[in-house]
Amino acid sequence: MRNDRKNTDKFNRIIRAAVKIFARKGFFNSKVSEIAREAKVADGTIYLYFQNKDDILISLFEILMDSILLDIKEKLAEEPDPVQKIKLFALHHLQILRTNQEAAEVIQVELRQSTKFMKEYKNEKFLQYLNIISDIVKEGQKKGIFREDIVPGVAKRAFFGALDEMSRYWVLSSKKQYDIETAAEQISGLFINGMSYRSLS
Amino acid sequence: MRNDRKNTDKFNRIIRAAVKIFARKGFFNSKVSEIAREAKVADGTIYLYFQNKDDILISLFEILMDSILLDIKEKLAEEPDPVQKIKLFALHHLQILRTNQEAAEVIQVELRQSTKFMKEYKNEKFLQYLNIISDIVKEGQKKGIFREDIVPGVAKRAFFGALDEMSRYWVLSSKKQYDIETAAEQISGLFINGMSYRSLS
Amino acid sequence: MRNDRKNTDKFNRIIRAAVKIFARKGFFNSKVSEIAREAKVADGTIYLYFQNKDDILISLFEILMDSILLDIKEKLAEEPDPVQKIKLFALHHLQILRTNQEAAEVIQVELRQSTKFMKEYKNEKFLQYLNIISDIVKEGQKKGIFREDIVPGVAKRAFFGALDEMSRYWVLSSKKQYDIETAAEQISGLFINGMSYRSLS
Amino acid sequence: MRNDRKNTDKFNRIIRAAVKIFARKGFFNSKVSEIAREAKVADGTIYLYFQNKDDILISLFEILMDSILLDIKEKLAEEPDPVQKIKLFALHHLQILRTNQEAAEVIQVELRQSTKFMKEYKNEKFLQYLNIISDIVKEGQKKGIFREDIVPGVAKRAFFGALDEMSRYWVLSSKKQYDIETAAEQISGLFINGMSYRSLS
DNA sequence: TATGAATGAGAATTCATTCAT
DNA sequence: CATGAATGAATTCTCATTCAT
Repeated sequence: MRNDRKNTDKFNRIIRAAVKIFARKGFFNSKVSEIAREAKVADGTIYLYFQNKDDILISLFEILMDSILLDIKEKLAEEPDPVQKIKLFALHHLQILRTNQEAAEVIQVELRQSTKFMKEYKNEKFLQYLNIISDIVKEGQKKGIFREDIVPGVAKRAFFGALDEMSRYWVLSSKKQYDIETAAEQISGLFINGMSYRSLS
Repeated sequence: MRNDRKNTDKFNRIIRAAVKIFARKGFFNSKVSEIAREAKVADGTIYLYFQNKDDILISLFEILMDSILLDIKEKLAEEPDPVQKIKLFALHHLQILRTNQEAAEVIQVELRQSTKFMKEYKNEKFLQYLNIISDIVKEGQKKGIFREDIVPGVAKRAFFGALDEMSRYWVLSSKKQYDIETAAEQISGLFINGMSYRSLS
Repeated sequence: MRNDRKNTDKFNRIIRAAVKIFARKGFFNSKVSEIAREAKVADGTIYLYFQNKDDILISLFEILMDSILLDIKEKLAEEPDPVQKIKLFALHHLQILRTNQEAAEVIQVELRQSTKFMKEYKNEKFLQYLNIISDIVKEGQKKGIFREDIVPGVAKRAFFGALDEMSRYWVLSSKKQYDIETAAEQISGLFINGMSYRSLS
Repeated sequence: MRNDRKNTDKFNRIIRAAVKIFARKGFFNSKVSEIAREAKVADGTIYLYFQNKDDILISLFEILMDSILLDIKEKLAEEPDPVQKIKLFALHHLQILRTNQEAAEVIQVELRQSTKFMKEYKNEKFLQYLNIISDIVKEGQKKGIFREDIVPGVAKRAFFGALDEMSRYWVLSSKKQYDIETAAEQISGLFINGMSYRSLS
């Protein structure tokens, strides 16, 4: 269905343009014609590749998430220790900001924008991302590293939320007081410590 | 200028109506005339109390935050123990959802929706809220309960983010798997443990 | 519902403008903004009085038909003779062209334009108009003037169709070869003769 | 230029597709790409055979009318009696509905749709069709069967209009109360009687 | 102050037509 | 001849905001 697109180049140009425009002005304040101009295609061309403006945002999100998911899974595959995995996850999550600011901004700010997207759109990709965390937690519990009373379903959201709020801080603030590595260490440290049987002091 | 408002009643009705409508449909999908209808005032009346649609959202946010700030500060004042304070904060933050669903939704989902608000609007009230957390952390460090290597500026965002993500989960999902008390305990437990010198096991 | 329109003046101006524009360019080739300009109102004002472009055409048709129905019924009420009634009907039908060219054109040409209108829109007013004819036919039959084997339901359409086609001729052709009175006499003569037991020779 | 069309097959497929689509959705609501799809040709191919969308409608009309004209002339050629000719014409006109519903619908509803077509496009074929009727009338008058005071130019339109309105009834209404033969008899009876010196009783 | 009818700029989307392949 | 991806002008309708009453 989406594979038989003749011109992947134009599709990609539109996606890239949309990421840029959405990141800069927000979804509602972005005009389809701006995206078209940025992508150097005609307005109508957008509608050959996307059903409507909403569909651009959703497609874009899924593509970005796919890439992020692939990446993080690959990185984690090489690491057997749940504690190290938590550290890796935190670092990787925050590093996306550095490598792909605009994409991070769109995911960060825009996908939350509307009840429409979050309530109606079954966010499968995001759940997959969250479940990577809960899988690590469960693995750590099985190995006797993380406490049994930790509820993985709560921990995954808490950990993601902590990282995500940090991302927001970077995206929104002009002067960053902490570097990404410090923040990643702090947050993963907090959670590892918080979930472990004994303080790592 | 905002203090000499003759008719506080109408102002409040508009605010309450806006909270309801924004929570239900999101900021961009809400119409000024809908808010007017819900508030039982004429469309034009809204512009006697607010500069424009954006101003409604900002005013509403400030009023809600004022009330939340006042409330949480009062609650925490009676509690000397930083550990208990963290627990109290978490519980109180999540309980807002129960007592004032709509307000929570608006703050949760809508204020983040637009780069416009978060980038251009210097969010003083939100910072005050965050700083309550860092103050507790610092207090705990001074009392030798929380580890010195914890960076309060990171911890405050991590803690808020964790709670906030949990809120989002409640706002957006229909079936809630964990009750508020459990979530509050889990999250405050994680952070207290994570910030303490020794595990509370 | 439609009676509580505050400003009947604007409503009428829009209707009059629409009649003019639709008659001149046809429904599909008429732009809402042209109607607005002609009515000297803003584009948006149209949508305070009509749901959409289709609604303008339908409203306009119903208003015109109401006026035509009222008029013809009044005229026929004074006349007891079915034969004279047929003559009156024909003359009156064609005279509308002279007194209200544009209205006649819209009814003539535009209302037939689209399957949409004719198939989906239950054309009650038009049926009332047609039934005036069949009522005359039935009355004539009861009085022994018109032949019993005439099917009123067919005759009404035949008579209307004959008049209508003549109208079309006037609306569309630039040079009119017959005057309205002649055409009315010819057509009513044909039908009266055709429906009578003996030729009026 | 139109005679040297290499591929008559494609031309015909497009015409047939257009008849189908126009009949179903009306001219303005039909998309060129729909016609192309129905005809199993590429969108661009249509423009190798037709100048534009309007040209499809006009060509289609002329082709249908040519066929109808040929047919009716052939049928009438064998019949010397003007009275029988009128009967034949009525029957044949209405029978087209049965043999070629869609074509009839397009001619019926669509050709009237736009002032553009009816005013600007000199409708030669249609006039030929009408003149078949007036020729019969004149012939009848010469033979002393039809009254001298009948104006053939009015009678032709009246007769056509009567038949045409009956067609519209069939095309638009779902439940048909009269069969085609009855209607043809009624209408031709009306006119023959109406035009004759003495009632046929 | 309060009203709500009126405004008109603005935006998403459509679709006839073209033209490089 | 045939294709169908690309174009971009054109159009309906929305809705924040104003202002005469």
